Amino acid sequence: MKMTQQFGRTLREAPADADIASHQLLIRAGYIRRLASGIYAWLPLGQRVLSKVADIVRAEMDASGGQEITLPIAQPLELWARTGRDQTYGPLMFRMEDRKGAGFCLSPTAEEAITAVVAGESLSYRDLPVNLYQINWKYRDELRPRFGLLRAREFLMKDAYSFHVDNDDLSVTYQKMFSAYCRIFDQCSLTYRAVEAQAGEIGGEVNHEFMAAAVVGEDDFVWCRKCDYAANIEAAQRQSVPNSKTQEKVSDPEIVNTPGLTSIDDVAAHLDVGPSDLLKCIAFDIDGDLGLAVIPGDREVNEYALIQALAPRSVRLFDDEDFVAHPDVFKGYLGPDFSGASIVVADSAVAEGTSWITGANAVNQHRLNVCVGRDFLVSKWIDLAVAANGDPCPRCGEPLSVDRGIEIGHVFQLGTKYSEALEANYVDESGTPQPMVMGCYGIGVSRIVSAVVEEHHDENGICWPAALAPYDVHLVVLPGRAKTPEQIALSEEVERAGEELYRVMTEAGISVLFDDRDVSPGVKFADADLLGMPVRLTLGAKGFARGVVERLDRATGEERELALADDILSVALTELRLAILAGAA
RNA sequence: CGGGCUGUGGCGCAGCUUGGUUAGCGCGUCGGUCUGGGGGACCGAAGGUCGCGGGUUCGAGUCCCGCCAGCCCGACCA
Repeated sequence: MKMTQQFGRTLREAPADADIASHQLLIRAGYIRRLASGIYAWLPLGQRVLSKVADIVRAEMDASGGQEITLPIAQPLELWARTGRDQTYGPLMFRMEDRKGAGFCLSPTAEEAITAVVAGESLSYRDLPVNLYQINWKYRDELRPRFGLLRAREFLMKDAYSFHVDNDDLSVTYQKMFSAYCRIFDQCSLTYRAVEAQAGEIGGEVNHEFMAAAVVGEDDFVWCRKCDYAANIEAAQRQSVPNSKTQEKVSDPEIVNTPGLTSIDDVAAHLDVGPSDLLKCIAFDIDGDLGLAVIPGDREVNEYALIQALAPRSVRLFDDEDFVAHPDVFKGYLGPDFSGASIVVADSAVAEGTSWITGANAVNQHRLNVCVGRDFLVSKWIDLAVAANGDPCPRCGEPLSVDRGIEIGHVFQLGTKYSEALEANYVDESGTPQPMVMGCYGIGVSRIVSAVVEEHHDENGICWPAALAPYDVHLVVLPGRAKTPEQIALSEEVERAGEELYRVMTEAGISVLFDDRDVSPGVKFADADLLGMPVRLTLGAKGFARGVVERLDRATGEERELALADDILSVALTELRLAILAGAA
């Protein structure tokens, strides 16, 4: 493609609302343009990248038993009402009405649609398993769209759904999808981890998120650099942390006045101790009863661990209304011995023989030297605290690190939730209808484009991995401007040689972005850096006179010269191709 | 949902406090001259419902009210 013909220009400055590198660079380089909050147009360069990601995904899905389909984006709300998700999705769904007033939504995901389609085919055990996928636009009216393509309201997603006779069969496909995902993200040159995710209300099922490590990510996950254990922060485990405060004898409890000090930090500062010397007591509503979650003051409660530990009871953090309804529960002065608590769940670090500072269950008072067994009882011990940087890895004991990540994929064993609601049954060997067992597998295709730029850029622009770059080579021709007849002749010769090189490379199957614009060298180089093709070839008057073209590796900055044959046409195409793409001297 | 900030040619901004003729600047765009290996210089030009609506005033980009849009922070860890 010649740049004189290409639509989309570069910007020297990014729009004020672009605040992360990938967002700024994709707009500055002319890959995308914003049309509305969280909604973007894909210009020619961006479209090529998006297509490349989609092609990689498609190839791996096809190779793993997937069959591509396309489901409607406009979906009847009636379908969503059958699973109740028209309610649970709530305002996250874009909704609309047809001329008769019937409700529709723009698909935020497609479990209902695919399950309805499969249900209509009257399948038997002989037809299963089936694995269907689509690469299609999804719509979520996010509370706060931000970070450009990372949290957009319109995004391209690959969603696959598999249907099985039982869980064992589902596991086979799940494993296939899992390894296909690894190959896809490897090809995208992303640094990622498959993390054990929170099981959620479905419970017990396997469930993995794929996280691309990135400081701008919106999710935390733990990652052991030693043994590679990785988990979503909510599902993360850790080895029990030994508590250094174990004492042989603990003094008697003692009341201290802490007027107006309702936070851990305030109390700790007032008493000149560390937050870890305090005990944090958090009130929960557990099936209508009051429950306390008890952890060291420097920790945070892992609500999901609590939910799992108390399942199937429902667990809900106390809100303002709850505190109004329980006037004897003093927010900020709760202690683990509160008489109104029917269940006390404590973190294992709150071990016997340790003493703590806690709320005294009285306004403006705390108590010193409170210890388990003597002063309060614990009804359930679990690992209740959210894992933190430096906690020992549950597998190898080495310190865990907490990293931020971008969720780029999620594989999930759904079970029969949707097949039962939408009566997606198969008939078994005995002719009896059974609900199909389902799995679903998502990849954020447009989000990957952004995640890749986050990982592969420098201060000058994007550095595309070869597999995703819109073009293999950025050809910069610098004919110069000259006065003397000799100089003019050389200049014209360089221009001709550039055209020739462009043609020859294209014929050799190399995709080339050819900067044939009449602009200064500085502009061409700056744009080449910004646009980020993996290889830049520079054909200038000086190099041409010496019979060379310069090759620059965008990512490494490595430069070398490639010899031009007297007649460019005579260069063996395969050799040229290798030399240009691989950088052979 | 709460708080804060912003809205002025395609992009980035100034002007608003203290109302006053023709609304400026940089980048970009178009024409020209020069320049030609890291966003070069100069000359000229086009391009604006100052977010929308109402109000105050002789007069509103500027003050007041309402609305819309966008951005940032927070949204129960006691």
